[in-house]
This record gives sequence, structure tokens and C-alpha cells, in this order.
Amino acid sequence: MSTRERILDAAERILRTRGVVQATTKEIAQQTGVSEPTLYKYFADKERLLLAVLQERLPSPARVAARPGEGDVVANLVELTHAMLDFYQRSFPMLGALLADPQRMAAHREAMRGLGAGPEKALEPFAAYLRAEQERGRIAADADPDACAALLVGACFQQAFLRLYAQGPAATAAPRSQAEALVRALAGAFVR
Amino acid sequence: MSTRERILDAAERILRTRGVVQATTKEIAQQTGVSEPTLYKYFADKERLLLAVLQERLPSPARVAARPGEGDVVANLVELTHAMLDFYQRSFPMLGALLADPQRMAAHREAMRGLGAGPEKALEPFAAYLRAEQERGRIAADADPDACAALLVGACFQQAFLRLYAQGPAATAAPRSQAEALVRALAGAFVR
DNA sequence: TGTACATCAGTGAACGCGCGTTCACTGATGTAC
DNA sequence: TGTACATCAGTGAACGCGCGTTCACTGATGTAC
Repeated sequence: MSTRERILDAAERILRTRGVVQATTKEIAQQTGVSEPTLYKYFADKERLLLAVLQERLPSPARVAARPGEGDVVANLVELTHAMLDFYQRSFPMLGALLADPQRMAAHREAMRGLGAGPEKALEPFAAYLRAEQERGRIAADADPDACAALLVGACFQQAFLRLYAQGPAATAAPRSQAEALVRALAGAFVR
Repeated sequence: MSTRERILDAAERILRTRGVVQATTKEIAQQTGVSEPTLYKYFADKERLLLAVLQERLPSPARVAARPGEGDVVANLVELTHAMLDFYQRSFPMLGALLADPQRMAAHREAMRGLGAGPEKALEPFAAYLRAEQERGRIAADADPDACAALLVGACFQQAFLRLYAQGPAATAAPRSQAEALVRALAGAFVR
């Protein structure tokens, strides 16, 4: 693995487990196993290093795997929701680096816009799946796929935060039953 | 207003608009209109000052105003949801100070526990309202008030974040139509 | 009422530390002939 | 094949700056007699 990748790995790990405050050049270099000047061979300054971590290691969530029309709609949604809970729990600590500094957040937003990515894109695959099932008539025709996606994904987002808040960086994964409860509560609204 | 309050005001304002990174003792003192040593007359160190801001200025959301049994359930929920969107949008930037440092988050959690408060409490009034309406038969008996609250409040939480991400610290308030869409999507599940 | 002293909010100036960053360098590997 | 040089990843040591924090102090207000 290239040194650059190892640096990003180390920085990501520190961001996740110890927060931006602790993400010093000294710490990142140490965890990478190189000297501090080496960081500057690969990144212009610390800010660019952090932005690179946030761009390259804050991926869109695992692509929605469920195939519309196959299996049970509720079961598929539970699967997706469970994955989403896990995804947000893993990536939430990194959002701290964005919220800690609006200028950094703006820089990240611009960079993501150039790539057609960003946190708002996390809702889309969910909404797309719902729309596809709707076309197949497995979901009520008057349901609002975007709003339903916002409800489910939003709940995952917050529940992930609350879990992290309660348990800290070493929080265990949310149980499947939590995803089931959320989907069941929503499903009454549109599943046929 | 006491100096202590003015210090907290200034620190809160900086946290909201410019992030923890910019929340230096120099900046806080300047915005308060006092010298830096004055901060130490009221707080043992900077960390305690920040914790005080996070404890005293990250209140529980406006108490749920809707009276169960009165008015229209959907209309009441829209009102609450709209208020919730606004509440999270205003308080989200301060979460950055918590996510930036897990130790700070742990300290905050312990302090909140002592007060019987914390971010997980934001769901409760919502769930309580739903339960009360359920007892009155205005909501389906088999609905899950806690899960429904998690969906609605969670969506507010994430939508507030996305709005801040897109617009920065000076983000405008979410339109009522957004609250309506969320409530309508969920209401099909349980409103009688 | 005046005088002597105590209390207390607030300050200017200084301090040390740790941070991000740069400098001049080394040692290994590749390349030309 | 050996020799001379170029390239390049990585480093030890140092630097300056800004941060949080402390010191010894001031000036206003309250209190006793």
C-alpha cells in the first residue's frame, strides 16, 4: 500500500476514534509510521490532508443491493435500513471534523459538488428503490418515495448519533430489531 | 446580564457561526468585551467553559405544545415537526464541539446524565404525544409511538444537517412544506 | 461625616508549550555508457 | 561489468506562532467606627 494511502488510513482511524482535536500532524505521522515531514511530501498542508480524508474516506453508503421486484419489500427495507444504521455509525465521527469548522465544511461541499457526491446523495438509492417498487405496484401509488426515504434514512442518521453519544467511539453495532421497528412503523403507510 | 452569562453567550455564538476550531479564549474574550484573564475568574479552564456552554445552551427542544385530543392530529404533528426542524438546525453546529472530541462527548454525557437530560430525550415528548393520541383512539392501536417518533425526529435531525451542509451557518429556516411532506408520508401508517 | 481597610471584578504583560511547517540532509534505487 | 550521476522517499533538528494560562496589579465599591 502506498505511503499516501497509509497516511489517509491513519488519519481516518484517528478521526474516528479520537476526534479532530487529536488529529495532529505528530499523531498522524506516528500512526502511519513515518516522520512528520513525510506528510508534506504528499499533502500541501494539514488542511488538505484532512480534506483528502473526508473526500476519499467518507464514501457513499454501500449501494442498495436489493433488487426491486425480488423478495419481500419489508424484508428488503429492513436489510437496507440495518446497513444504513451501520454505515452512519461508522462515518458519523468524521462529520465532527466538518462541523468543527464551517470553512472546512464549505471546502468539502465544493469538492463534493465537483464530484457529484455529498451526504445528500445517501437518500437517493433508498428513494430510487421505493420508486421502482412503486412502479411494480408493490407500494401504494400515492406514497411519497422521497419523504419515506427521508424518514427512514433520517432515523438511521439520528439513531447512529445517539448510539455513539451513549457508547462512545467503540459503540457496538445496532441490532437488527431496531431496523425492523423503524421499517414496520413506516411500512403501514405504503406497503400493499 | 452577568459577566458569566455574557461569556457563555459569546462562546455559544462563536460555536454556532464559526465552529469549535475558532472558539479560542482570545476570540471568546473579545466577543464578550472582557480580557482573557476574566474568563478564568468564572471558569477553571477552557474545557469547563465549553462544557458549560454545551450543558446550558443545548436545551431540550421547545416542549411539545400540542394538547392531545385537541385540533387535528396531522396538523399538530406538522407544527411539532416544523419546530423540530428549526430546533435542530439551530443546535446542530454545537454538536460539532462534541463530535470533535470523544472525551468531551463523554464528559458531556456524564454531566447530562446527572441532570436527567441529553439528546436522546428529544424523542420522548414526541412519543408521549403519539401515545396520548393513541389512548384517545385518534391513532391506530397497533402503531409504535417510539418508532414513529424516531422516524419523524430522525428525519428532522438529518434534514437540518443537510440544510446546514448545503447553506452554511447562515442557513435559512426549512419551509413548512418540508414538515408537511414528512408527516404526510408517515401519517398514512397510523392516523385514523 | 471622614478615614482606614477589605473585597472583588477586571486587566496588561508575560510565560511555556505544542502545534504546523521548513531546512538541509541521507541513503537507496534507477540509468547511461 | 563497473563507474558516475540523477532521482526520489524519507528524516532529524530547528523554527516561529498562537494558544491557554498565570502573575502581580488597579480601581471601584462596600463596611466599620
